[in-house]
Amino acid sequence: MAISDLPVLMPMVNKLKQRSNLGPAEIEALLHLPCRLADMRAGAYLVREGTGIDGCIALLSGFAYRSKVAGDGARQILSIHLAGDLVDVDDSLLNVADHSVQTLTRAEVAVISRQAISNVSAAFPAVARALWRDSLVEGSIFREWLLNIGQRCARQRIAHLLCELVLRQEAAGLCKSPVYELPMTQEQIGDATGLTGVHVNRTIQGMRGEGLITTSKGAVSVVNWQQLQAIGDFDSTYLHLPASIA
Amino acid sequence: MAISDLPVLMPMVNKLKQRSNLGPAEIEALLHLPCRLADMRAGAYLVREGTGIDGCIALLSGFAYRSKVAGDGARQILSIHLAGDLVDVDDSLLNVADHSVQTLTRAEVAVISRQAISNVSAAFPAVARALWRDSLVEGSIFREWLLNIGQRCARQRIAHLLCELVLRQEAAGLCKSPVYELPMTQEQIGDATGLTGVHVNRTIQGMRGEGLITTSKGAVSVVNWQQLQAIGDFDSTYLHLPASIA
DNA sequence: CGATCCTTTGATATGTTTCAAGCTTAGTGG
DNA sequence: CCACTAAGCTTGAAACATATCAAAGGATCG
Repeated sequence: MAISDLPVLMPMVNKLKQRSNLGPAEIEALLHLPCRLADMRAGAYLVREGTGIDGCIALLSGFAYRSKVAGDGARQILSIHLAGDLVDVDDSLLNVADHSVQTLTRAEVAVISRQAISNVSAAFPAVARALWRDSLVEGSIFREWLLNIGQRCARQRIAHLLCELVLRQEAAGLCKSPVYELPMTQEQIGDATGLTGVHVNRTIQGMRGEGLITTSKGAVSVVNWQQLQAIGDFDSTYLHLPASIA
Repeated sequence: MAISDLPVLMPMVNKLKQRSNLGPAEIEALLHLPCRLADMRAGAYLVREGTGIDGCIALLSGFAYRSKVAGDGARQILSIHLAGDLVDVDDSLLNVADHSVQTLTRAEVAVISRQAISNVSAAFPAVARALWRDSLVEGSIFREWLLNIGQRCARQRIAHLLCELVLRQEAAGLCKSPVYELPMTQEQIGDATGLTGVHVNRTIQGMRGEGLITTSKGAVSVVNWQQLQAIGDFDSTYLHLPASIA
């Protein structure tokens, strides 16, 4: 952990640039945000539900997820995050996190204080707008997940999740055409889709059998993208990606 | 519909005051926001998915809900709104709504342009913060719904929804102790919880049978609040209500 | 007073969970 | 380098919660 002013926050800036116009001055300011860097092992907690919070977490490499647990211990994964994502644990309301954030893989993160974010936002309205948009997109994704989990069957839910992860990796420029990272156990895919690990297993086997996808340790490859989208009832609009990708 | 400067936006201001400090100047500014008033019949669309949007909608009286529909026509209700709520249909990103907003009852609404909101926010940072908080709470509610729908059984889901609606009405000062408005059909409760109307019916019958609640046209009365909370695995933290209520 | 919307009911079908065990694979220490 | 271990994947059988379909009963409102 150290204060750094190397362009270490580049992945974050690149992501923000996708959806908002940022001039050189704004980019400079973002890259120079004071932050605490950390290298986390897979499965580490970045934020633990019920615990105090530092501020924002920028994922610089690797994958992470947010989750919340029910009274009986059941866990719901709320969102998946990849390099460049700003995981805003913004309970500036309460100073206690209402959900956890954990890594899925080894990951480099930067912790940025809420104060520092405030400062750049005040100095550069375009930055404030970009962060605002980012949080709006998050909301849009939560809504689509609600639809996914509430109204679609297992096959559709899983296909939809895969489509989202594929497209977001594509947008972030993190992959080689048909092969994408999928650093989740089947149990975790179940937690993200409101299904059992066992049922995820059977469902994925079905999808493999039909020649839709292929899987290997920590990765999927998409054999039939059109059909995967159709099965997942997937319409990328909710991700608000640049037109070139969506 | 008319431009009005009566304190017609009071319900909205009251709600914002609950979670943020607003001085007299800020309150004045909010109350004088230019807006277009409308009186809507039950079931009317305030915003239709895929359609252009005006800006923010302040619900002044009555109930409304957001929803999104899947490819096969299944509908997911994403959130319920009551008097005072600011329903931000903020796809300022795309200029097309990614979900619909409809009234559940006859309702008075004020449509406020995004521009006007921007202006007060710029002039009064405390207003900007209050709106920001409001949207954070919305996000928190979406996450809790995800947990509810993804991980809890029918009984729990319905109990949880009832608890939320009760507590939010309580916070808004809209009810007489054990009786609360519930202007939703069982089908709509199903759409909000990812269940079938039929199953909602059977489940609610069970809850009535156990002396948990009582229902009548458009209303619930909570006979055993403690137990309803316990069954719904309900912890009000996610609503971020003032301590006096939660 | 009929029409419409909502609730209720019953019988049956289905998708998903649960439990329990065996199998693979990757990682670890001897 | 091999055996050992732990984690994750796969399998089967049975139980369960919820969905589906279809029809009847109540309420509410022109």
